[in-house]
Amino acid sequence: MDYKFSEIEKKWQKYWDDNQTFKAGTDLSKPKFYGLVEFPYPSGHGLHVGHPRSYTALDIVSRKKRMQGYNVLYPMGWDAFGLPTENFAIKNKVHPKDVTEQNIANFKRQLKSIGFSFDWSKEVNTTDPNYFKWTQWIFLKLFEKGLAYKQEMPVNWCTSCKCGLANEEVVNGVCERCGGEVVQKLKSQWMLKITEYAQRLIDDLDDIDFIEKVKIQQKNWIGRSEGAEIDFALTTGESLTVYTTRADTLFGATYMVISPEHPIIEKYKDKIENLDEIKAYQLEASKKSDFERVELAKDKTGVEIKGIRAINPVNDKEIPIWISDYVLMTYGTGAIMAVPAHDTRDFEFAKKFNLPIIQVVAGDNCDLEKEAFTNVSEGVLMNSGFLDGLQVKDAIAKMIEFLSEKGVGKKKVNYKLRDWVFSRQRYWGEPIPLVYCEHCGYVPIPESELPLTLPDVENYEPTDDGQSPLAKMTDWVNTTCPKCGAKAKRETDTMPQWAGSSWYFLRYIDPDNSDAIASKELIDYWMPVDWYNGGMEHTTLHLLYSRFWHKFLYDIGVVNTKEPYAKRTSHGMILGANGEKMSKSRGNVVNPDEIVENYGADTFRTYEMFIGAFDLATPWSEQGVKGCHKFMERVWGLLDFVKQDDNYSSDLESLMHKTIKKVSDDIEKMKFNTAIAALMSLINDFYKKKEITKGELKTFLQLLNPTAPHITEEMWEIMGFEKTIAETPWPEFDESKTVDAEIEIVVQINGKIKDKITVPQGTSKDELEKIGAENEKIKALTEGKQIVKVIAVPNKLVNVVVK
RNA sequence: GCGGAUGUGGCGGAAUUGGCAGACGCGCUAGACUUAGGAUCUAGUGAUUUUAUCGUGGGGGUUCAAGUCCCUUCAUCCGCACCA
Repeated sequence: MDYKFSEIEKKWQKYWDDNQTFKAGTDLSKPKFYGLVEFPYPSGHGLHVGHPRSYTALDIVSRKKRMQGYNVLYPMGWDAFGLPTENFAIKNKVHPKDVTEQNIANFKRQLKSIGFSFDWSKEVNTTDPNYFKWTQWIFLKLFEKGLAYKQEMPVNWCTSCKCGLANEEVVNGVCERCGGEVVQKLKSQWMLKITEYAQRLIDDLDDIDFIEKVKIQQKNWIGRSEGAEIDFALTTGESLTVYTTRADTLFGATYMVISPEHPIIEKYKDKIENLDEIKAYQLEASKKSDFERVELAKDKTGVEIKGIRAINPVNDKEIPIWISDYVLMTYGTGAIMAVPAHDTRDFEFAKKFNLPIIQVVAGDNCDLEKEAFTNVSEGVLMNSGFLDGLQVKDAIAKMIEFLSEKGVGKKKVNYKLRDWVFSRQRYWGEPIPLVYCEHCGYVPIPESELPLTLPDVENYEPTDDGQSPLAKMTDWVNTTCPKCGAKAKRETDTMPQWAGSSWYFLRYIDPDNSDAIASKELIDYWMPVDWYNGGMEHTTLHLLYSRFWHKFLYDIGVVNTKEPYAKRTSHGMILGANGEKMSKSRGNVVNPDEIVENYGADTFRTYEMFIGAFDLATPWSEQGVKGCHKFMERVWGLLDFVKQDDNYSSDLESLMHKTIKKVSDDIEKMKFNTAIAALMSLINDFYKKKEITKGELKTFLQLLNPTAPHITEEMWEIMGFEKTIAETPWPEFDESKTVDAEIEIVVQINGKIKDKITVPQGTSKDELEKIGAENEKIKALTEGKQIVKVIAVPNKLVNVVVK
């Protein structure tokens, strides 16, 4: 009988659909498992072979959990707002809604063809008004609690298109579309105070099971540092505050540097003697993003501000103030005290502009001719008056104490994390549900008016002055103030794509609820997400944003858990066959449809899991796909030599138990490749014997079912086993039968293998030492040499050390 | 630049976390079957000067024992806040 994968797969996909096999149960007394994968952005390119890597992995876990008796929720949806759809709409004069609809239909068809056990009754779509009603509702709550505010922020501004650009649309400093020059322009933007949650976002990582590198990356991104704010008096009579983590080096501060955007320039413009030069420098700096400014840090630029000087509070010395773009307005206070002897960037700057370098920390390996001395752990203070002789750590504390007493400094915790720029001047996003009234300021629209839907516009391009295309819809924009009834205007900015994805896991729980995000009872049952898998590239933005929103929802009593995700894992990228990232321009893109069509979904799923270590990047290989297809053929071929015996055959009994154990453990540890290898190895044994008992086949099919669900269902049916395989319990193993009675032990001399012996399981250390020393081969080889010692490790080896 | 990772046969990768390096798969070689083979089956397959020696990006170290731990160095990949 041929393996007709196409027929088999269609048959079972229809069966699952018709029977709603994978619909989450309503029995809330059962133990639950909520598996989550990042929902895709339905792009026009269709599904990428990278998507199914994550989806198959948690599909396997979810299918196994169902077999283990859990009530499983494994949902899928669409993160459908976004720039590419909008750009496509602009170019082709179609409504983004229509583009989105088509793309979703295509994605859904593709996902179904791979046989994922998603509960499609829970499907969500971030662009559906019934969905974004609640995105807007959350925004209003944030606004109500003072966590949304407006601030002037730099945006990428194309001087020729006259519109704001996403970072991605800026290529080598010019506009991707028209090649025009891009500068940083200040624009008033809605911001969310994620920084208010910074400490909790760090602290609560301790209580959740995220892979370590995700925790580390999040912590570094939040970037907590303990330091001090110090006020430097200015010759204008007022003062300038800096942030530093090295208050101990204050005696070595020989100049100050402020960011080009620092407000004191505007404030003291009358006193600045070289204002033209400063203005010119500011303009240059506006052409660079923060990233470029810091990246190009090796070639420092800057201008001294003439006419104002600062006074070092610790020794009352007058020092110059410079302006330079290596100081960022977005971190600390936008101003620093420069200590060239002990900070690499300050050192480079001082060398370039011949500014004085005063050493205040002594230590070994300190060569100030070459580089700054930044070693904190070894340093001892010098040239620093009352701090001399102290260790850096103690000196910092003493200095802060001194400054506090003088009233010119205090301890300060700082975070690199910046508030979340939440507005976009775009069409294809959730409208921000606020109204601007001249009398009342920004007023939220009443909850009863949610969702605030997008009006139809004629074209989707931003206005000439960079406003959202919504600004042109005067009928929509002009409204009345919900508070005082006067004429008012709607906010025309929309939300970023991140908004809808910051809470989607809650909506899956109860997607049709029109009164709340989801019913309280269901939230209490299903949350938190038990296992969330996604890409490392989402670690610092999406993952942090959604944790922030969830904490906020916890604070206002909507959810019952502090954290949304109990466990987070991550998959590696699938690269093109040439080892490079898959992209249209490189011509190395693999279309999942072709693989499913030519080899079948089961082969595709198996290969995606067998391709390599789950968390590492791996190149695609068509040959590898063929290898997995051959495995499927061999699985199918087992039907040719089934022996009517419900037990395991005696020679394979131990291996069967070991394999159940290995596959079960490996799936939990996401070592899918070795789980499959174990099944391949087992099938080789069946083929060697040209025999498999019914009992062995049953277990084998169950172990393979989560990975290759269609073929295993079909074979299960052909064999006439009870129920469908998905409804059967996961195989059990007997620990005692996984242990071999006899074990092969390696015998070494000085760590080199000389012989192998077989001993009973658990042979003691003493016995092994004896056996090792008396081994014939060893005796012969150690003849005339002195045996220094014998090391024995039970069940592993004996090592004879000789001189 | 900062942060995170990776480096093992011709290729993708295993290695119970310090204890037999190369499981499993691809490719390759030989044989069987066949009118035929880019099908299937069986066997072999790290290198070499093959009783043995060498071998996990390079260099150094710790240890009875290192792919695994430490120091150092090189290369590659991911993220860097308006791509998703």
